[in-house]
Amino acid sequence: MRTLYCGDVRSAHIDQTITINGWVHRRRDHGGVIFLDVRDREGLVQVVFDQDDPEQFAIADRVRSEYVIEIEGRVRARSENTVNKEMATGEIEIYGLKINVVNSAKTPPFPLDEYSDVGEDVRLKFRYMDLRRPEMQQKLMLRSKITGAIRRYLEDQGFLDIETPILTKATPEGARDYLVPSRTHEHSFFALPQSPQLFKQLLMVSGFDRYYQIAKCFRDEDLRADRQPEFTQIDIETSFMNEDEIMSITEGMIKQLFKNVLDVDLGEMPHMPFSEAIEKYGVDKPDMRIPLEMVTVSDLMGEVEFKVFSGPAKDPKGRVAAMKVPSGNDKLTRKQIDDYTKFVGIYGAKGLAYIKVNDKSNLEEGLQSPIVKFLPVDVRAAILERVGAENGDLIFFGADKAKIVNESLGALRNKLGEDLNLYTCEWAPLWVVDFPMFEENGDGELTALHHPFTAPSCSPEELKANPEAALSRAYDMILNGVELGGGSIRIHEESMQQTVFEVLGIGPEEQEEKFGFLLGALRYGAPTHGGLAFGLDRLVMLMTGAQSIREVIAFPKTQTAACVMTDAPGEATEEALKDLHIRLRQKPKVES
RNA sequence: GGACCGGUAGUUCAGCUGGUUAGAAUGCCGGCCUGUCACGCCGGAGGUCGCGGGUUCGAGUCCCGUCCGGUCCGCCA
Repeated sequence: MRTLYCGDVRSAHIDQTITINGWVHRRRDHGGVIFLDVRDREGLVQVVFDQDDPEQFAIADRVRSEYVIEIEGRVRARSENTVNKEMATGEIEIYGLKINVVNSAKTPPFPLDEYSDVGEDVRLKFRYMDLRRPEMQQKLMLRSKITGAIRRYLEDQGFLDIETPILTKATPEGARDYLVPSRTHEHSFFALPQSPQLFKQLLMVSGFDRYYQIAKCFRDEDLRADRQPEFTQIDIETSFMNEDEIMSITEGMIKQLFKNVLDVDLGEMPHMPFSEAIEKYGVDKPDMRIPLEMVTVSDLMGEVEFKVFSGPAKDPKGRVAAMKVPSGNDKLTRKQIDDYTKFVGIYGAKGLAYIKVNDKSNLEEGLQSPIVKFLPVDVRAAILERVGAENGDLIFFGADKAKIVNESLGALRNKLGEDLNLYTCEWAPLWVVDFPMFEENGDGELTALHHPFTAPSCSPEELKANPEAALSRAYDMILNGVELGGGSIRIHEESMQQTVFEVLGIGPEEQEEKFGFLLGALRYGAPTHGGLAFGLDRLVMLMTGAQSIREVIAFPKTQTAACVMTDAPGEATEEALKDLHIRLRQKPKVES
């Protein structure tokens, strides 16, 4: 007699005698009968004890919620007396013959039913109980299925899983590092990897031309619903492949994954240049489920007597853009528009102008708007034509520095999509390509848009001459407005790498100190190479429909990067600090 | 670093412009019920209103500070 999971019981034969192990989800008594809903990760099954065997009944009578039990019983058809079949725990039940209490349990700190709403702080404090809930079991099981499918795909394609160090060197590029003090090297620190980026490039130099790793990465930055300080990447690197080949092989991976795990056909993934994404959607990760587009109207506004519009229109770094919400006239109340005005304020927009198109044939009276009086009739006509307005539409305007217009209207676009449920499909993947190499950080300095190892699509000479105009050989896979993964063809020649460092203001000495090992490796015959990394947590979040990355991580951190269950991070003892040659600048306040 | 929301029974929440002994549901404990399944009925226990200070005759409620949880901006691929 083998032990069955609760889920397996559904496929058992009537009258079969079986043993199941699990937790008592709920106990119900009715006179001389005890009903136990027994749960394990495969499901829930109801076990019945009556007084035929007083000894076993007495044991069953001791059982409470969340006790761990082992039950031997006979499978039989569920009684006809079931009142509410929708809610019932299955079509068959186990007639309990023998029960063994494996362990007792305290009453759970919160209900484990899937329909109970429990605060996240309590769930995280008792995460081991939270994870017992069927919903969480499902999510982590799906996560395992996903990593399994990805591993199989990549192994089939000849990729090798190679581990890279967790204790490594700080590369002060990008995010803040998590530092680990070295005991054996006084005054020195390891850094936890922000990604295995440099190691995987070195593996290409070594000749492992198809590498992958499901790798933990660490970044000491503030958290968000989709950002944790430690997270997992599906890290991929190949040699001798160009960007199309890499996109093709990884696109195949994601498509097959969705097909196998969710039975979803993602279809062809269109390619969109970065510049088009910014122009039309304001962001480099457009949610293509939403049928709203931004349209530039700067050229129409240069001469209007409304400084809010004419100023940005004439500013080379400014932009005036319009975004039409079809039938928005009825869908949006005055209060909602006010709320959206507040919303775009978060992104630095000073206001949110709009025009309600009541009657487009009447440009004098048919447009309802606080700003329309500033716009000459021919400008009104040109705007309506450019956005293709129909009666009943509502047009939003953004006018400011291009960055602010793009970010605020881009965010508004996503919010409108959600609030008005404008989605035209369930899944909308795409590749964003042709990124700029660099962006200005505000202080007039250039920083790498991806990272400084990304290859430009021009020569070193052209790069040096006009770095702002240079495009990179980078690509991002976007799904439903979420950046699922990003990668690039890397620089494989030392001279090009040095040129990029130069443009970034990293001098020869600093180059040697921080990236000497990389430059050294490039001197020994680096193949052309490139790759990509997917955010596994975000992928699982999308595939499970979770609202936060924490829902698909077994033991996540809170927004202050702490763990309420283990109470990490904690203080270190004096001895430990002494070993590490560390003296605290200020003693933590002692609470009594 | 900043903006906003929340913190009241184990849990989810209500508690109005400050007013007597802080409520409900659920869970828990006890009793009843021979087929329940969000069972039902009767009874009971359960509270430092996050913490500290202030205003007031009086604070869960108002003010200041602080801690914790969350969403977002900055930051971060």
